[in-house]
Amino acid sequence: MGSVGAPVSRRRAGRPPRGLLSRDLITDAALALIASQGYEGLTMSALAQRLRVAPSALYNHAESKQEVLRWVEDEVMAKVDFSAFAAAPWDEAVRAWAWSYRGVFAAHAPLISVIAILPVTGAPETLAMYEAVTKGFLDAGWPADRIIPAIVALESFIFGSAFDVAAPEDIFESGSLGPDYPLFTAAVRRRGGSQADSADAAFTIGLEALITGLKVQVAG
Amino acid sequence: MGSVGAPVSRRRAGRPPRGLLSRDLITDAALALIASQGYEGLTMSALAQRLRVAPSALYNHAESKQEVLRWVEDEVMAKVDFSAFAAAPWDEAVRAWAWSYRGVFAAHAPLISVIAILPVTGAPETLAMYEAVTKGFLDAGWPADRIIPAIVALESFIFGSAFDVAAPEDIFESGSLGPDYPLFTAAVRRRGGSQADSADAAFTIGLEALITGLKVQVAG
DNA sequence: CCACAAAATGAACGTCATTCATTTATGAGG
DNA sequence: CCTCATAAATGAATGACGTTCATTTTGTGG
Repeated sequence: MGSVGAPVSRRRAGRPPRGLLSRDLITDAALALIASQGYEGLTMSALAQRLRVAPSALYNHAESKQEVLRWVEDEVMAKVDFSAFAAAPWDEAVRAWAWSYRGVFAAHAPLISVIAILPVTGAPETLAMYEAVTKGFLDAGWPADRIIPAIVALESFIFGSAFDVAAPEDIFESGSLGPDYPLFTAAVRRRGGSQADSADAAFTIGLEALITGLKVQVAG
Repeated sequence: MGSVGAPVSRRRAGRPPRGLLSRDLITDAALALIASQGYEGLTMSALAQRLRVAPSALYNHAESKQEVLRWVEDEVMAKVDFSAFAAAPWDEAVRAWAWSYRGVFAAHAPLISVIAILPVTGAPETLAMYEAVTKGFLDAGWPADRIIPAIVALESFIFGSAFDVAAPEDIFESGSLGPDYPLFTAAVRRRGGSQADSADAAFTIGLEALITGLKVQVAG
């Protein structure tokens, strides 16, 4: 009881017999930390603690926290399933890919604003996805010069929709101001179900509209 | 030359004869700071300095930096032009509103992830916009239960596209890995013009597709 | 075997948001 | 006119966080 706490068997300074850190170990620990504590919990100290290491040790392997985040992004991006582009028809493949994409980033919203403007240079997982998607568009008869803009448009919608998944239940409650905005308030009431249902409904509507509209454009 | 610097006529402690701060003064200073230094430049110290005040003085008026950010959001949201919904036909109004919306938030990307999940309660500017947009949809013959999901879908696309505006020129350069992803690399080359042009092209394609697709849905 | 690079510790630092004791002015009520 | 609670400022302090650096220890290539 009077214990000062288990001394945590502190390591003394100096290079350890076998390396304690690596890019993979750090990335895995970061993902585990994010899963349990969210992105606010991802601090260099917390990361070090989980790895049983002093914070400064991380800087022998990563340039900065930014770099750790880039590793995480790679890892996250690899979770997006684009396999449907290999076999399924275009619209079905777009649908499957978009749902997977949105699902992955709904759990990693803080990455969106970074990923959305991050060059793909040196991100093989991301490039592999784009290659497969491009091939799917080409196979469906899309003219080469329209493919990238169409992908960008779809991604924009997907990123925006991923935010929506995390929105609170009452995001559209106008509260005491309600009576001043009767049409909007009434429209909100017409939309039943949970927030998850609402987000799914909006995503379905938007995605199907995009698919339809893009088809029309490419046929025209 | 040997000057220690103009002593900046420091104010002595104690309540000043006339108030130096207010919600409006703080909000305006924050917007000016963002305009000149970007969002990284928006620190409580910088804000205080611009207002010729000690940082702690801000806390007599704002609960936290978060609250200052909420004031900024209100102000930014008010810049979105939704006037077309009062007169123009539905598709034209959606187009005008969406372009304005994207333009405003392209300059305030760091707000997007916050605004996207911020309840509208107590944000009159935002509510006024939703009311006008809802009315536009109703006047165009939209069924009440489909309006909110459609607006959410459009907003998701707009938010995602706003990020894209700030993306660097070389965002799709695959670099030395290029040969491994030939179809994608070729497609990227087909898309000429500046980044601004590319972002505009993708936004046009996506927005027109959404408008077309939504029209089809509501007609069906 | 030796010199040098790699990888750890622990003690700093600078920046930020935020809190608090203190000081001074305002304005409402007697 | 006085009083006193309250509003609004200063300036010092705090604690979190990312990051740097001197130091120590170990592994490794010549």
